[in-house]
Amino acid sequence: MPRYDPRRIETKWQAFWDEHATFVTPNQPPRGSRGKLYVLDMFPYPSGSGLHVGHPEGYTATDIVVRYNRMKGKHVLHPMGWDAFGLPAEQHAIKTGTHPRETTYNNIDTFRRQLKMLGFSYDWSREISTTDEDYYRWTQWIFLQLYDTWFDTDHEWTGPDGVKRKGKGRPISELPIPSDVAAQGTAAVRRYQDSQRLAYQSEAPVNWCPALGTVLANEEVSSEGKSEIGGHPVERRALRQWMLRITAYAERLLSELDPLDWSESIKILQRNWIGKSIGAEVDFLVEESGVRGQESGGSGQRANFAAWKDARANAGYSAAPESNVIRVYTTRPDTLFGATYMVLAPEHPLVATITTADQRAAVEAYRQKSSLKSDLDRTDLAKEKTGVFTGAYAVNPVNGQPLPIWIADYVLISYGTGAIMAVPAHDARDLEFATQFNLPVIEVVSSGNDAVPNIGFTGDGTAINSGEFTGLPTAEFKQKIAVALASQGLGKSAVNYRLRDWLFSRQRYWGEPFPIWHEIDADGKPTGLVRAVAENDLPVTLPDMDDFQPKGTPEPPLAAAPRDWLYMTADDGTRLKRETNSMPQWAGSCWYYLRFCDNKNSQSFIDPAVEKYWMPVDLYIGGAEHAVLHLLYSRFWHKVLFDRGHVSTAEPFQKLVNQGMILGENNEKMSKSRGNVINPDDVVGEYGADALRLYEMFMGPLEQVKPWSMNGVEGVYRFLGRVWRMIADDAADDIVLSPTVQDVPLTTEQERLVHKTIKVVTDDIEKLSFNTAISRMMEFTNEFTGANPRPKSAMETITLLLAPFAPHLAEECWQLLGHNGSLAHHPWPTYDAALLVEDEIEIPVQVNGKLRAKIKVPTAADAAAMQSLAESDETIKAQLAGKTIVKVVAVPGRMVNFVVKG
RNA sequence: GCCGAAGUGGCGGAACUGGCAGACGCGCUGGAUUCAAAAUCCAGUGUCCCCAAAGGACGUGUGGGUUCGAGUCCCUCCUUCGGCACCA
Repeated sequence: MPRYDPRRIETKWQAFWDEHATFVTPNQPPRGSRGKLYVLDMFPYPSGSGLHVGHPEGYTATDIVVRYNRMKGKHVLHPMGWDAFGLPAEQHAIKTGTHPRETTYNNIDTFRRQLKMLGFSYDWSREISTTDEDYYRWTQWIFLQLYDTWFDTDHEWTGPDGVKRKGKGRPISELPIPSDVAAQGTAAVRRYQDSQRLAYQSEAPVNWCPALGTVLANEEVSSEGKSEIGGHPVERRALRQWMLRITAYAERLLSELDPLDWSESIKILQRNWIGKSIGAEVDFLVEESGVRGQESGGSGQRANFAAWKDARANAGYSAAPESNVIRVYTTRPDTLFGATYMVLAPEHPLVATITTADQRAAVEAYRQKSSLKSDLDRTDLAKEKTGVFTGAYAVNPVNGQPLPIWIADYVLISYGTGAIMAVPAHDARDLEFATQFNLPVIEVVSSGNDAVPNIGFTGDGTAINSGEFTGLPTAEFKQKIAVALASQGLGKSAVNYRLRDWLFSRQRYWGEPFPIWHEIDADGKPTGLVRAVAENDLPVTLPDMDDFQPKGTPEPPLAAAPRDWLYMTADDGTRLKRETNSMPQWAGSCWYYLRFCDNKNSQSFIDPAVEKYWMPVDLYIGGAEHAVLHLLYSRFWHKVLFDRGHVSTAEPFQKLVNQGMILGENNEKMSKSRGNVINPDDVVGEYGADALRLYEMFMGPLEQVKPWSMNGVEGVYRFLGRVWRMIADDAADDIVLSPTVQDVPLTTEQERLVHKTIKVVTDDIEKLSFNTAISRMMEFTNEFTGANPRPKSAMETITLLLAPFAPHLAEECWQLLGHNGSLAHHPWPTYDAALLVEDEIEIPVQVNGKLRAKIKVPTAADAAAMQSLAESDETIKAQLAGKTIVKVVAVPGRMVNFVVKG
């Protein structure tokens, strides 16, 4: 007795698809193609624990879209691969001695087997792994493009897409060299170029994690100052690092986000991360030390200040302030008259020169203490503000008032100019600090509301105590003061971003080596000059190594590579040593969507014609955890490639959807420690891949977070069984068509249901509303289960509609219904809108907005006809008896409402 | 603190541009089939009033508002989840 047997059906059809290369997609569109469609999943990191149920959620969604569009005649690209560099394999190597390569490729085999088991219609001939030499060769090549590019901020241009832009990445050979630099010779020119490249080296304080033996990006450090991986302590340390100048692209990454078909909340997440703010820079002259504090000192200082202002008025505002000037950034230049003190970040270079002898010890102690803390540590201890007076004073440029200069770690060196003017009356942090240290507070903005005190008011209001500007609304004040400051050479309008440059190097083995040589002198010491590895020497392959133990120093594992890998002598006789850092895991995932288009190309990373045909990605689905970093990084790389003419679109991903996380049955995040992990292998073993796919789509809206339910899986499994029994003969010994399925015409009712189901399922797939599409197919099945005979044409329709969701069962039913081969390319059913219209519909009748009856009316009935039909209904008659009808609202095709009184 | 998303039966969820709240599934109850069970099929299932039916009242986090009519629009507050977090 052939019950619904997913195991038999699924292995049979997976073998069929493999054997017939059903889903292999050539780069040339087939004859009659209705256009291309590139549907992409976020490729997984092949972890040792295998696929979890979160993966198939997004993968099933894209597979439905792909299978549906394939039937609609679209030329679909649907690839899969592996983001396979990364720390876990290396950690595993440290523990067990197994080479990361071996671990990684074993894990990939597991993932591939699991994905094939789920019946996704990937074109497996396009499979890639970021760890393949043939792949990371091009990752290195793209890095060299970044290295070869500088950002020309003011360059105005029109791209191949017809969009006008300001700011462009251009070849380093086109960088103008200032004459004074050129005069100093080749080495100086090279250093100048290096300082402008999108990939540059920097001695930067980084997050060094001794336990992992590596530095981490800010994003890889948790708010408690622990590593995201492993939860180990992280400390600060200055190291030479490779950085990518993503900040150059901040404005483009922001403005070019707007036209994309992404959810507004994801766009907002990216915008917040970029964090654009508009304000002004203002310069403050530092008083000469020792003078202030003496009763007689005032006039001399005023003379200094007056002279400086004169000089500025003549010379104008310059890119770099004099050595006795503090430059601040503020979003509220309108509160300049309310500044009562200034704060420098402890690391600010001016601290050393302005601090008075009296205060030196205290200032040094404070700097020492804060140097040990990371940005994150500082915010952690945010309960009370701390800081130290430097003993020095600055002069407020608008009114000549002296302002004590403090250092405090609530001011960050990494944002703005690393210095602020403090306006305690209108800034919460400054107010807290002023209260703590008893500094004066001057109100300069009126809230305009007696209930809201001016002190502590941080909104827009009206200026008070602000000289000639008094009475101006905040917005107008901001404009006027910016103009006034600029004309006096004391400041200018300015924009800041909270986005920081991307720390791009890691001290790991299992990552892409940098294609970079360091020049070294006779003693083996680096000269500070570097060279790119020649393009035809790529890839720089990972040397074979077997010792992965961290050495407890920031020296990367590759520093212990064989000498013939590490050293070389150039044609010009220069001794060269390889860069021994490696790239972060993000690198490979920044451009994988391009390689899928042309994964076998050995001449270039992608053929331009192929790129033009497939790009951009039409639909990209993946987890919300990548809403910021991965998506921002790959947009950045893509824009550089675009500026350099290697790709034809400015943005890689036209439409983006984030699937919601699947929680455990107890409504908590799935984790081993909570013991609520669902293993896809188990679910498939018991209910089949079709049931798993269907359940994950039926749980709820794709983008929503939702808990797992085994009972729910059971439910859709039962549904699939009903579909099977509707078409196959459950009682027969062989697998044969049910005798109830006959070649008979549809009744009018059945015909309407068939066409309605085609319409709603089609519309729902287009909207990615898979849960409702499934419920419509359930309704259909509930109706036809009771039919005898069951028209064969209706069975064919439901089979085709179900195919994107439960492809194995659908293929089997299709065969039972007498068709040869796969239905994967069979045309999607169409419906006739005229057949959806019913002659008579049931509408609600309300009295005073309350439902009192339901009546049947002809579909075409107008308002008057509906009203008279409603009035003749017995219940409504009774409701209306003895009352006055004030008004009747009758909406054709919808409802009737009597408004009565009495 | 700021930004974003969301609160609907016992549970997951549905409801187009304001127009029958609870589609579909789970769970539960009853029945058929069976020696019995599993599986399957049929029926019922928001809460309350009423012996029951007929009928009625209430009902989409809270409180208010707009409207003939509000889950849907506006304002207030509460809760949960996600992101950022001294960014001047």
